[in-house]
Amino acid sequence: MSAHTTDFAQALRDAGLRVTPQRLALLAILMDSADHPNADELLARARALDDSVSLATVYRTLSALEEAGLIRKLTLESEPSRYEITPAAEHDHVVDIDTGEVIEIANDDIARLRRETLEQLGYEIVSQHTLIRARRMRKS
Amino acid sequence: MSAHTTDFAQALRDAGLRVTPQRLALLAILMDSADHPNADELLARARALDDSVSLATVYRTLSALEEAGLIRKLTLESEPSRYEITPAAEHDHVVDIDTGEVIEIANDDIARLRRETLEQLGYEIVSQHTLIRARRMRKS
DNA sequence: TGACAGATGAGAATGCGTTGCATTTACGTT
DNA sequence: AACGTAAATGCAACGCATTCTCATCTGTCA
Repeated sequence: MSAHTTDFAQALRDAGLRVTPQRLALLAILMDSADHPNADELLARARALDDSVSLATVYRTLSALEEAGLIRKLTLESEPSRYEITPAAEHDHVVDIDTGEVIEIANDDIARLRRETLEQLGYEIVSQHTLIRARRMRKS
Repeated sequence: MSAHTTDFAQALRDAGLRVTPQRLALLAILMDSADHPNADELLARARALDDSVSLATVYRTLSALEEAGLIRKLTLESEPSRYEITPAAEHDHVVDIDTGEVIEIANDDIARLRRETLEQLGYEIVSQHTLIRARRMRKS
């Protein structure tokens, strides 16, 4: 969309990271992945662009990008973590327990509410994430 | 408190599970653990009661108890899962990122709100859990 | 261009959790 | 009270996601 969202090289420099083809590839892949790929899937997709990428680098890059706040890691139950570009709008995730599909649901007010609650308890929220496991209902 | 909450043997039978000393030990330990122990900690505590308990049995028992709805598993980021007796009241968890301490925060209205939202999307919630990572603020 | 810290690839290592298998045990039935 | 059987257990081996080691390579900056 707007220019700043796609200038990966600059985003990396801003985060104090070197600009390498592997990192550019992973950022580009994450940027136009509507799903939430895991490390294996990212490796496969990255190798289509640059066939020398290793799994270790995928993990190292994901950690660095997460630390820089560029991406978000989703820790799931009983399956490898998934990753997404840090979303503009707060949202949580619903895992369809039958298909494994992950969908997003917006969540601003809840997130804000919780931030206020925690503040009164003397805590500053670093991250919050709701994981919902659900199954599709059939029409009643 | 009331009788039914401590009749572990009956709870196991109701769940279609055999009553074994290992399972009784684990249930008893979980019942009066104010913290949220992980598998290793449970093993250590269980061995104080019955020194023959094995780690495999801890995991197998935890799975069975979770399946039966007697306990809840907390999947955390970058550390072993923790477990708690299924709480009477819905609550989420705050992990203090400096101390590792886990505290609980009530959550009824948010949980209900989310249940309604998901229902409109055609989903029936099986479980929902919010994990908050936070740090203690010092007085400003 | 040269120097060098940071990044990478390959594979070994780690750690949480699971599984196969032989043995034991809970528990309904004689 | 002893029996039979499926379920449960302990132990060790295993599986899998993630991290680490280390030798080599490469961005970046002077």
